[in-house]
Amino acid sequence: MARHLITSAIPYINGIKHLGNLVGSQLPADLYARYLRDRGHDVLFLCATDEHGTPAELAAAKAGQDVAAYCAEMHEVQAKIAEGFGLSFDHFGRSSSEQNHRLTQAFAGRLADMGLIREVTEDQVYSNADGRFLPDRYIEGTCPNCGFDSARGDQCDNCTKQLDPTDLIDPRSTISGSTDLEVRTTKHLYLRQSELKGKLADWIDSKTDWPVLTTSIAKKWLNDGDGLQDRGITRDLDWGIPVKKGDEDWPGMDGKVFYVWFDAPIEYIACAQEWVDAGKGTDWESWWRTDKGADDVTYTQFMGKDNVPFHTLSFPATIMGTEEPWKLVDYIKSFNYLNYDGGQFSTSRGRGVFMDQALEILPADYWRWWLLSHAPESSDAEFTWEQFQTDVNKDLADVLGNFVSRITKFCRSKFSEAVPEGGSPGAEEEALIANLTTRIRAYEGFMDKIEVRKAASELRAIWVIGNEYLQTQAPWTTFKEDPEKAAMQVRTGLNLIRLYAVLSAPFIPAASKAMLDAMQTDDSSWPDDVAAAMTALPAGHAFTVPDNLFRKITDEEQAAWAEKFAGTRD
RNA sequence: GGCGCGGUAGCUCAGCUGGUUAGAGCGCUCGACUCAUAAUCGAGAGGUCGGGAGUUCAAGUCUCCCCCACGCCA
Repeated sequence: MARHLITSAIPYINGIKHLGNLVGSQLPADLYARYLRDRGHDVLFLCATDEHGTPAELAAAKAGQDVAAYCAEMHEVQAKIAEGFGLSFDHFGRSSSEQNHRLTQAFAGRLADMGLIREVTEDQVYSNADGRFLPDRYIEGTCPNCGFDSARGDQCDNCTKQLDPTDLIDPRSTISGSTDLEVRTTKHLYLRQSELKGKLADWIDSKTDWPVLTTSIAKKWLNDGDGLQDRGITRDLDWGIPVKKGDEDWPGMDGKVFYVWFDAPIEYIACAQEWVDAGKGTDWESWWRTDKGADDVTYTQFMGKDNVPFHTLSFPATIMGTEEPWKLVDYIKSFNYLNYDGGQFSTSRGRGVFMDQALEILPADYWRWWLLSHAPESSDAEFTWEQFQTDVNKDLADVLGNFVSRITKFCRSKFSEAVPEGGSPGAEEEALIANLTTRIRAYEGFMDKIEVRKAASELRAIWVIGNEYLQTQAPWTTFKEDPEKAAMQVRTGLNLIRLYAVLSAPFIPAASKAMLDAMQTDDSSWPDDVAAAMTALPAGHAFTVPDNLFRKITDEEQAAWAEKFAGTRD
């Protein structure tokens, strides 16, 4: 038994995420967490909402709510949806938690003590009407280069010229439209990441087993242009973690807060404290401090490729910079994007399927199976309704669901709703077990390496073996001349259902539970010994014929959904 | 413009350090079966591996150039 710490990139608080976000971090993280637990390991699986920053403030204002109240409410919404998808977090925390406040301030103080924080005085645009400093992208004006009248403060979307907010002609706030803007001088803290460049580079170079997607992005940021740049870690905002040096005030930093990218990853650690404080566990330090037991922990992070720079460089720099014994990540599994029907998912245009809508249409297992079996591991992947329909119908309804249906119903009609007695396994059953063993060991290998698509295809192949067995052994024919032998064949088939329930649980937990319930067993032990697993349900063991595990998606539904989710969410 | 990931059967994708007739699933055609959600199982057709040049006894797999898509950065 090993100890595994698993975190998923924490979703931003403003609104509900789409399926592309889900398959890029939370879902594969859950798959891995469930698998490791099923294999008997000690797992701590953490996720949280990322709550600070300007977008949260604006979303709250738009909803007419106080930002703290808005975040509290959205956190509950996201937590509920996560539960709906069966995401088995040990704790779903909040980056705005008291624990994260203290820890973030402590990290900043320690980094300052280590000489890794410097103060920078810079000019920023302040909007009198909005009463706030404006991030570059919230300022619009006329492009000095091409005359485009909606150029943003960071770049002109028309001529693509890189801009500085002060370059804009007639600048205005995109929040209020106000032109009452002025340039003000303000002071901020920068994390001197560049000081740690060598250490980071050595560390990345030592990770030879990481996905190329992860290391190539890290190396690019490390070596591109002038190399790794220092980054501002504070902002002039109200909503966030007040800038403090540990528990002391930070001179000159009154009224400022830490920038989200600094406090968000620290929430991974704070979340473990929240987990303890919520009474769900004990001793969070044994997961995070290598001097307090975490040296035997294997830490795996999951994220979309857009998050890789923060997890490979900024957060490790934060940790390394303290020279304190915090646990560093051991493996970073990153994902490309899932596209929607020839384009991108778009939150603003409501293009594609969002997590809440998905659950309204179909149970979580349909989505889990399809998304995981098409996880964007080697390149961007594509969601289309046609593909979704044919894959789900074939894999889940026809191959797995129908297998369960045919064997349970045959048994009920020829014998009873109990595992039939008689006959003994022969060469065919030996071959079946050998075949299963090979496949199951391969499946475990892919799961251990977090090769999600390959694991899914191996699991599907395992399901096919059951149909293949029934088809070649044909108990419906055997029954006519040798009922005892047919009984043995049916017993084999029924045991396959339990085996499939166990193996499939990480992908489709609800269906897995339905299979175990139907077989009336709590025995979900992993089939280390396949031959033994095939006798888990003895002759005479009662079961029930379950409802069909999966229904099929009709052509009409497929067409209607494609239409409905093409764009513009209300 | 720079960088990154890709471009392999109609579709979605595997193909590790170069080595016999290039693979899987779906779709399609044919056959078998009839227990089952008109489900299942088997067989078959289908690809000059984006284009070109090169290295090599041998290249989808290495080198160079070009084209296309997507993404990131400037």
